Amino acid sequence: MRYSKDHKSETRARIVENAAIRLRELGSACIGVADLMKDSGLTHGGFYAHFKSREALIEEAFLHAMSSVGERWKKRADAAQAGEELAAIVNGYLTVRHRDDIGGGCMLPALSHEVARGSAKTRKAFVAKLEEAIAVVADAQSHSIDRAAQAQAAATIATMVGSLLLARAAGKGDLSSLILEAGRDAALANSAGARPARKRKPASGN
Amino acid sequence: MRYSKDHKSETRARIVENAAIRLRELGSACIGVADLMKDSGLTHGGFYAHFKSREALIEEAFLHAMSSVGERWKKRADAAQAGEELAAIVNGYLTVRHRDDIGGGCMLPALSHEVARGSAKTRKAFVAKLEEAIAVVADAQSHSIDRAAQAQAAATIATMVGSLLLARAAGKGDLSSLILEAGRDAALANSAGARPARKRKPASGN
DNA sequence: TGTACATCAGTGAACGCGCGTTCACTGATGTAC
DNA sequence: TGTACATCAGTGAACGCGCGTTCACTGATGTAC
Repeated sequence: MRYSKDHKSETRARIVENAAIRLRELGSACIGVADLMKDSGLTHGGFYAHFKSREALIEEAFLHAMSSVGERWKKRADAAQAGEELAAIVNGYLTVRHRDDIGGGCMLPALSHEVARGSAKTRKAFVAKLEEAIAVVADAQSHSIDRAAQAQAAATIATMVGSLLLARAAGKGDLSSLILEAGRDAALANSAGARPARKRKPASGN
Repeated sequence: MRYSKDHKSETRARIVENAAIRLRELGSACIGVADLMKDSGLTHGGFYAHFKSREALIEEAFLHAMSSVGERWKKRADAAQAGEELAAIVNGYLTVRHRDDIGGGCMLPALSHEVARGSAKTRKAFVAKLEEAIAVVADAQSHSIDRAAQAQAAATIATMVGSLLLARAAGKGDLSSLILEAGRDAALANSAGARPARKRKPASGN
């Protein structure tokens, strides 16, 4: 066996990447050391040459799985024609392909629920990534990143994430398609004009 | 020990209810027979007098956890003043209290991701409940349940679900509050007028 | 150039703990007579 | 009314499998001399 200079770090990166995919697909509770190593073309014993424990790997997989939400959107916006930046983001997001690719898709619908009850460290990283994404969408839809633009962007992202999540749970039938289409329309309707935010009092109960 | 006539069925219902709470909070992989029975005031051995297996309980817990999304919203809409039906649903949903009560809260942000990769039976039940909820919101916001009204309602629900999910992951700080507020505004803006749905072509990629 | 040795990524057997499942038993009640 | 017995929800010890973790070993490479 010939080992290149950074063979080990490549192996490690491969394990983390596979773990991130499983994490988005199945959640951290369904990541097993032996399965993961087999996916990566290795045997389970070698795992501890790379990670201190399963817990440590999972924390790292979370950080890896969260990378680049905003970046991906920014690339789409930059490649779009003037005035079509938001449409590029939204129409690239709410697709059948993305719906059917949980492991390789956006972390927001896949990880938010687990992050909500996770460690403070994980949540902090999540918040930073989400703020980045909000800034990208705010810029694309309002050419501004003040608080009102951020709020509007947050709502647009919520619509995108909620639509993708519900479309996935609905399967692959008519309802799923209806949700994707309605989500695209609603997310894009937000950009029509800089609508002033109306204040509303939340009611009690849930 | 005195057993009332339907003591056993009450015990069983209590176990299922506790399982449904844990299911929304932690997911099915984190439901342990011993923990669950302890929560229900029993010892683990008695479990199999009520359920065939852990799997069978989890399936039942899913069905129980999914009940009454639409019903809860319908009650709120019915209790609201004319013209305020949608506001009653949205403002009752996107609250700090609901954000902080995952176990007792709506199943949509909590279970959608797991349903997406779950059994056909579970998904079928989910779809039925989601269609109910869409009909309730469509009626509240458009006084109609035709396809356009359903699409608009689906988008409103997606915004509600996405906002709650992201607000939970964001913790309890400013960002979380911003998301809740922006979600309320956006979900209610949908009802302003019966806006005709615009067709858009989805792009490739995700 | 050749020999001996250090290095090190990866292997796979073994260990032990946790958890789902089983089962003989308990103790309280209702019922037959 | 009293005695013997069937019933049955729940108990807790025990079992066995899966999985995280450890560890002695392998086999290929680079290096010292």
